[in-house]
Amino acid sequence: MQVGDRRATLKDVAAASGVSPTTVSFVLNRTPGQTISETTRRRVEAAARELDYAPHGTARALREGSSRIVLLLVEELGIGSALRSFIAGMRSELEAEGCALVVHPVGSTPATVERILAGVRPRTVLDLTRPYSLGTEGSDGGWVDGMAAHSLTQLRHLIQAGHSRIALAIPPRTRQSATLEARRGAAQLAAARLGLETLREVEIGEEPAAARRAISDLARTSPQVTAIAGLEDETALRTLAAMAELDLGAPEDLAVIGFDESRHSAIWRPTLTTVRIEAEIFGRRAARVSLGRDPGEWTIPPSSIVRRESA
Amino acid sequence: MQVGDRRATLKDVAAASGVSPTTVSFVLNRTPGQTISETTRRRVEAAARELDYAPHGTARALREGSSRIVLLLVEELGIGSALRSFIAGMRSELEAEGCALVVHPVGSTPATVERILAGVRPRTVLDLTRPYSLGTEGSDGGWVDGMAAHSLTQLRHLIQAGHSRIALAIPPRTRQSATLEARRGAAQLAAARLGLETLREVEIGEEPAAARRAISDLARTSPQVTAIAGLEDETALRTLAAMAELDLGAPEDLAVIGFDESRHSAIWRPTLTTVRIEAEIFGRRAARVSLGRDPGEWTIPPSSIVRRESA
DNA sequence: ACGGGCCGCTGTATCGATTTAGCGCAGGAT
DNA sequence: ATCCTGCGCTAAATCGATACAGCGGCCCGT
Repeated sequence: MQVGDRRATLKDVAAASGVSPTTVSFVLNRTPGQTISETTRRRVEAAARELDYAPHGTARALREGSSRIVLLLVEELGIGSALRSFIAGMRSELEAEGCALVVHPVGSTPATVERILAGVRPRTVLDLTRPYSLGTEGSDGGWVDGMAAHSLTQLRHLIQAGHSRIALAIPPRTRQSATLEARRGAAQLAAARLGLETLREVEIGEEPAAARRAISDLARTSPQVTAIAGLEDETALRTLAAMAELDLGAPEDLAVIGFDESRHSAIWRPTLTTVRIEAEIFGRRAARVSLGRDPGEWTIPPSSIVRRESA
Repeated sequence: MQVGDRRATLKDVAAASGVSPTTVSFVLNRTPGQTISETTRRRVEAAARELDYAPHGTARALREGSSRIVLLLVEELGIGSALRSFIAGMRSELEAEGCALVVHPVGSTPATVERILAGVRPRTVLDLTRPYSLGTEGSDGGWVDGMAAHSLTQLRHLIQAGHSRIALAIPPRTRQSATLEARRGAAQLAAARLGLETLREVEIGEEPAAARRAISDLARTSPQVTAIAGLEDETALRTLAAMAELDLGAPEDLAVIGFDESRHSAIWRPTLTTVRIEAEIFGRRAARVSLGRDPGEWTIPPSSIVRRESA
């Protein structure tokens, strides 16, 4: 299985099959423009299998100029479900192309990211935490824009439930990212398209007291607002928490809807109505884009309302 | 700043400072056992700065046998606060040693991890998701055992509040990991040390109905139980949710305490009393262990009760 | 006066894979 | 008979950094 105590190299496979390393490389990579006899090919493949040969990623990366790693930088995991499916899609597409996906959560430290880049030399980096810039556009396979498209789904549900004055609950400025910023814009765009006036934005931060104040301000200054759309589930849940402390019920006093179903949405009291997004296709697209392939058709992936108590 | 359109290499620095690449390497790495004249050293350093030279991680990794990356595999992020501080500690310690930390959340796919290992060739891999094995012991800088130690803090709080019959809420078997399994054992150990009988374990899964059943079973078959300790905040919150649906209040009917403060614990209704753990020192230790350094003194990091409504 | 050792530095091999140039041979075209 | 082409394969260079052996020159001890 192994040569000495180390992993088998190309050279070992070459020695075992009685050809040169070059030939082994040609065989295993199916290098186009190279003709290899059937018998040789089989001998090499057998030897590679026998020795359990796996290409040495680092050596390859040195030669090729970059590793076959794609680095995905995210803020955090465990929040929404869409990111999970995005990652799953991206991963499976990348693996089919011989690449691996590394997901790294960033605590907003550019210097640290630099270090990782220097050490890994990824083929591509997809940074979902960066402010939305022209450079990134499209390179995320539609993640940012695609997520935003589902604001329509979210608002439409509220409208169908009879609401026409709607506020938008947004996370604190400290958590800004490409995804959130674009989604905020998209929510306003969706509102306009649905004939609503500009949504009043309510910042719901980590601090319970501040959140409470934001909600009571809203109730006082805009009593005609009957529903709140959260930019993400987390924000919607904080909204519900603040409302509960103000003795406001959902949906009676204010309907609340989340976005991008989180694990807590089902067990909160009241349970949170939200939007579930299957982002796998965006993940696949992002993978193809990052490898320079044709992204294929633009499709908005299925999104659906998870109907619960709060709206 | 750059040579051509590519990043400067050692050779470029050598050419710019009129010495050999070997010398440049000696200077920049402060290779022990090599004497370099002060003037040469300065010339080389100046050239390196001038050209904005940064070592090529891949080339180095090829030569050294592994990259200067340490890979930390976790289940998910955004759950507890201890993991965050653990990562911060590990990161800063590693960076001081010229290494970078990559944190990758695993969706339980060993084949995918294999791909990453082949592509990155990390110096070390620290897998917190793996079942606790002898091989891992200690390599986590005390993470697993250290976390477990705080079960004492948790149970002691309940005892001080007058409880003596305590149940342990555990996550579903599907989420088992080194951390959770060790913590479960440690909770029982802590119970024994505090003179409690073996804690009855209640599995609180993702499914609300099942969780409800588990709680009502507990109430029916062990009415003497007056408090529940959660193996993690997530589990404790699910417990509170199930209790609320059964019209059981915390702490009146059953006191509930969490473990490893999560972001939701403060905004749940009722707010969750829990244990906050500063795991940064474990992160530092884990970093040192993974680089083969002396881990230093074993210290139990500070943990404290975050006293809220539920217990 | 001669051997040994240290200083300050260089040349070269090496890590493992890929790529380019090219070699010997067979078969077909001219 | 000669030239050309394509097949099947190999030798050597390359990617960038590091490790090891070693080279001249100088100083020191005996």
